[in-house]
Amino acid sequence: MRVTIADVAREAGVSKTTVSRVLNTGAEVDAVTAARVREVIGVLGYVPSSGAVGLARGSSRTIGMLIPSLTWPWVGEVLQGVADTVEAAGYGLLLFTCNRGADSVTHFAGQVSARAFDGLLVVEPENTLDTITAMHRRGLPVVLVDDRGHHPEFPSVTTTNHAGGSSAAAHLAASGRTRPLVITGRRDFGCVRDRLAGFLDVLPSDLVVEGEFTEETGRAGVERALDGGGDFDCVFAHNDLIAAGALRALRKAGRRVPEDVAVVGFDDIPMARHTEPPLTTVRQPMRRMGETAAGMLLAGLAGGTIPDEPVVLPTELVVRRSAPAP
Amino acid sequence: MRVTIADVAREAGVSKTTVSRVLNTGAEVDAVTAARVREVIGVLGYVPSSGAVGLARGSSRTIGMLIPSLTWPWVGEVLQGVADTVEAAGYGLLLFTCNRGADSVTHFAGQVSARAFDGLLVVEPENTLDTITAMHRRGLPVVLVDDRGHHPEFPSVTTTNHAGGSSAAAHLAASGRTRPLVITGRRDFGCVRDRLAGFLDVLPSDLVVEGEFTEETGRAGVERALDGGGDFDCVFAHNDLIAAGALRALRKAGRRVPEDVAVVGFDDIPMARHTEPPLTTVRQPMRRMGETAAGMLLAGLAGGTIPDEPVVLPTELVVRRSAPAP
DNA sequence: CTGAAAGCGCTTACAG
DNA sequence: CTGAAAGCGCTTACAG
Repeated sequence: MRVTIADVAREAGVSKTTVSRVLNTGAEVDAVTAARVREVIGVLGYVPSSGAVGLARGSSRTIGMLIPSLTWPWVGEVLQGVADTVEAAGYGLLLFTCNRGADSVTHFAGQVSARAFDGLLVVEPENTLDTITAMHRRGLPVVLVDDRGHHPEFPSVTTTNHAGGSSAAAHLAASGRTRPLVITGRRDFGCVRDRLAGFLDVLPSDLVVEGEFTEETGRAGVERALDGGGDFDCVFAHNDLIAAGALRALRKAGRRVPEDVAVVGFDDIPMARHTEPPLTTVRQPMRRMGETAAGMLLAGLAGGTIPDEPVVLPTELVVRRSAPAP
Repeated sequence: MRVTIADVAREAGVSKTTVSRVLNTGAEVDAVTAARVREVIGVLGYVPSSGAVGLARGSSRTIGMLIPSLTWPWVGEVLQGVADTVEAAGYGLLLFTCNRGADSVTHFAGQVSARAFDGLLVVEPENTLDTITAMHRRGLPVVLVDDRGHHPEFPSVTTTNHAGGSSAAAHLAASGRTRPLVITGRRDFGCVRDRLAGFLDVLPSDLVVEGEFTEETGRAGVERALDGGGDFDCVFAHNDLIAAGALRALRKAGRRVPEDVAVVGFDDIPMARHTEPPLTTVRQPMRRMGETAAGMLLAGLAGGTIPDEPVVLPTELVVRRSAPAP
């Protein structure tokens, strides 16, 4: 049988109120009494039922996290950062996906209405932004991880995409490259616009092609540029998957990397060190983004204020063989 | 203000009992009354509080999942399979890690005692096996994903590791390879012993080295074999990270893959298609493992019986350039 | 077919 | 410093 607060109270010869106080505030309880209660709690192995506590207190000590897909190459790091932070605060972490489309969203919305969690972390919302905005307006605390520049009305954490683009350009320029091919993700993402602007500020280019954040885009981008007689001595890919596709297409075309063409990616996903040659890339601190976002949300739940301005974490150029140091 | 079952009852002119019945069993309620109640529920946008339901019913409609680390390359797939299945059943998914060591385990154990979830999915428990065994004995339903051959006392889902090893050997043998170097993971993992036995059954070898499931092991394994004058024409790596390290070491030593040495890995993590050359590997159906384990647990919670024997999913050889078809 | 009442296991004014 | 009682929002015998 489950041991309840009533068992502890009886055993310790006090009221449930007193047990509860020892458990929570700790204040206003006689030291001796408190010690006895704690003793009994230990002996009985009593742990308060989270369901009951939640009901009585009106909060669940759980935060929700919504991630469109769990199989993106960098979600593991974000998730780990979030999990560590949430866990250290004694909170639970409830995970949601949009993988099953409308059904997923319905399920998710239901859990929100059911008050299954106190606050929400969202990674790159795309189709769900409206839903989430509505929830936020009804009072659900929300923090975004990488808003993709949609600049919605809630707090978020992003990275220095502009500076990241510039650092890629500066690195390439320093090693004497002058004619870049730039392959971007979808232009309606703020991060894409920022990375591009940052790059072009330092190293102008008239070879800019737009695509998706996929390997196929990288492959096609390079092939088309070569077919068009494109004259480029380096590639700035807007993420590492694009860069991997570019590497492949270059090898197939007989262009040596980095001798003929240097390549720089963005993200530093685990794969980046396994391409041939290993990828020079602009690293985004995914784990720290997760930690930071979770920390902000927890601070907000604890009654603190969450910063209105996006929190911006620094990117960092990681130099590997695809674009070596000058 | 939150709308409760009392609001619905009042508005519909019935008792809370009736509303509850409409919501749950649906039985024993007059069709007209039920329709009216449903109407009111819709208008008011009523959703039962999961906390209250859980308390009253003694279950949380949530399952827990414990993963030592979220950054392993294949956890994304497993997690996605679990999330989809759990979500489709209307359950919540509570995520736990052992990343913070003893603190994590304490936090986790607390949530178990607090009845925060009804059943538990565990991925490759290592240090926590004792804790989990104890919980299971106290009545917590548990299903393991990949028990690493520890053959504990609870249900689990694994893959055909033995057959997978054999398929790698058969493939290499068919393309005329006769002198394999085998680089394994830790021998105390059941999956390692199975993969090795399966391989050796088909293609004997006296060049077997043991290591960890890391790239470094692959690199060191190849280097040492070469230094020792080892005469091998193929490598069977016990996972893809080891294989990636082996590829690197081979390239550095000037051995061509696959001309001089063919390489086969295990797992088929996303990286496998990005190595140079892309990796031939024995694929484990990670997503299906997650789906299957979640399905078993949910079936158990629904009152069904969970199979005692491990559920074994088939591996599949994926042929890429590191070990092409004969 | 329907409802009053007890109960799930806590917390929190309120009173002393 | 301590406790009796109400309340959180549901479900579920029990009685009709």
